[in-house]
Amino acid sequence: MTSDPRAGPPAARRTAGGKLLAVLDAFTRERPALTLSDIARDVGVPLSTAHRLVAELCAWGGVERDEDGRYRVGLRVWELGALAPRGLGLREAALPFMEDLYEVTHENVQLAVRDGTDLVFVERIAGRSAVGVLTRVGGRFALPPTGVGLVLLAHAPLEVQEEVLARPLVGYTRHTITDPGQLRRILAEVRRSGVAVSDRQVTGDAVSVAAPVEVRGSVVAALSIVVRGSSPAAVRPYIPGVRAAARGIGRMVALTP
Amino acid sequence: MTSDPRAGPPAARRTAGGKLLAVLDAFTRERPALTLSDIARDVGVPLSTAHRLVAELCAWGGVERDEDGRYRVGLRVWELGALAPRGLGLREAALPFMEDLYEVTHENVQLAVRDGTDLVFVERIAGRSAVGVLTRVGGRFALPPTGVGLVLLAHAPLEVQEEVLARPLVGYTRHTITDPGQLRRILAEVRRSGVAVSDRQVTGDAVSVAAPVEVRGSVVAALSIVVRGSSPAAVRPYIPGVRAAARGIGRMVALTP
DNA sequence: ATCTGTCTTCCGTCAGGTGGAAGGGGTGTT
DNA sequence: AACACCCCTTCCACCTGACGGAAGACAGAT
Repeated sequence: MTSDPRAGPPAARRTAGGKLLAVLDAFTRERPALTLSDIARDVGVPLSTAHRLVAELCAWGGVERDEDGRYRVGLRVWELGALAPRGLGLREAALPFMEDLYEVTHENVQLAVRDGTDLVFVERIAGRSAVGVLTRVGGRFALPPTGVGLVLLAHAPLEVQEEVLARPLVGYTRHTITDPGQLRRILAEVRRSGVAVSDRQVTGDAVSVAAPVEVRGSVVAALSIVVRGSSPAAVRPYIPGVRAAARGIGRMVALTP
Repeated sequence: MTSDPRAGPPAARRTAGGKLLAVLDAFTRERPALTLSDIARDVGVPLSTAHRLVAELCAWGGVERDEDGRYRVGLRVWELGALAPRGLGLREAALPFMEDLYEVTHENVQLAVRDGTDLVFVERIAGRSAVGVLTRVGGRFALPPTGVGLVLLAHAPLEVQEEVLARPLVGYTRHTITDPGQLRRILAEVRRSGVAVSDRQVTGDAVSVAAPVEVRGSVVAALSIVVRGSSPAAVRPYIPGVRAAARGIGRMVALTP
């Protein structure tokens, strides 16, 4: 969906442990179930090596075999993931605030964190009546075109900002900002105002507004609401609510280290 | 909290990959943030080896360093865990049904799967007014004393049942069943009736009723509702709702492979 | 200033990772 | 029936890359 810092020639890592991790990397949202041969090809190792690696992961619980003999990510990984402070930990602190926001608006409410030059969605509450969004929990996306992404990018280390600005900006709709200079000005405005608005930059019928979740002065996540609309005015009524909820989440996270 | 098949002497695994996985195992619900020295001690390797292992995991995203220099489970693990069919996949299918059940009852609604001789909680909806439960999403627990556990155990392979029955049954309250013969009779009754009731077996003031989530004839999870009470009658009104929701989840899971 | 804990880097040795080859089982084709 | 194909599993001799002791940097406490 977007750039991946781990991308590169298969089996670029020649260490034993690296290959084990590369096996896990072979599983994606698009291909969540793989045969041993699939894995061997993806990782770039002979079948016998792949077999040994997978057997080791299987014994540990990192992968499981389904009834068809294909491998899938195992429960052990999910269980460990529940310990990730930026994953389930953040989600547990945020969910009550997100539910409050959803109760009031019945629109999409999203929480995301930054990982490198991508964002990762940590939680999403989507009503049936709300406008369709193409994101899923655990999914990655580019930073610049989304509300949450603009907030996360605006408060990212300078090197990250420069890296994103140096690369060509992908256009999703005719409203997507693809000029680095304009993006620079918007990021400055996001820092000044404390909120980011993304007007139809991902899909032609959705506008979002996002606010930073701050813990002890640093931005750890971003909260947004996505509504159907065709101008920044569509989200104006929601700005105070999103800001307040984002502040609440930050305060809650600070309490649970 | 309960037995762990992976338990054993530290660094029982002498392979390179095994140690890498052992590093991840060092993180638990009780100790989610570790120093390098902690990890080296837990895994049973010299500091220099631990340093190399952790550096590899860190580069991959499996662990992250917080501002104090301690290590925590990284976002990448959580992201991968989102691909686990028995983790987030199951949770996404189940959440709407769980929310419906919660709307109607405003009691604790829990979803769990079996892993070996333990159960793992996949999702929980807990209202502020509901009776307190000591479980968390991603947490493990013993099978016999809980409603979900009884369902999962009743439909587990015979070898698993025998293994659990052969071990001494831990008593949490004076209502906890600790006699293997009685547990055997209860499991037969659970299979016959399609529901399991746990009467104050974990805490002295809570009763739960659970039903199996079946996909193509095999039980993949269990759904339960936990209410304050002092006899099986406390949950009787909820039995039809729990059964219906569990069936709905099974049907939904079958649609999304 | 010293001590005690932390982490980081280096490099010679040798354990254990590697992958080719051989074999087994299932399913679809001639 | 025999064949072709794809999938997986096991074995073992070579040799690569994992190992860990040692030395040192760094920070905070006494």
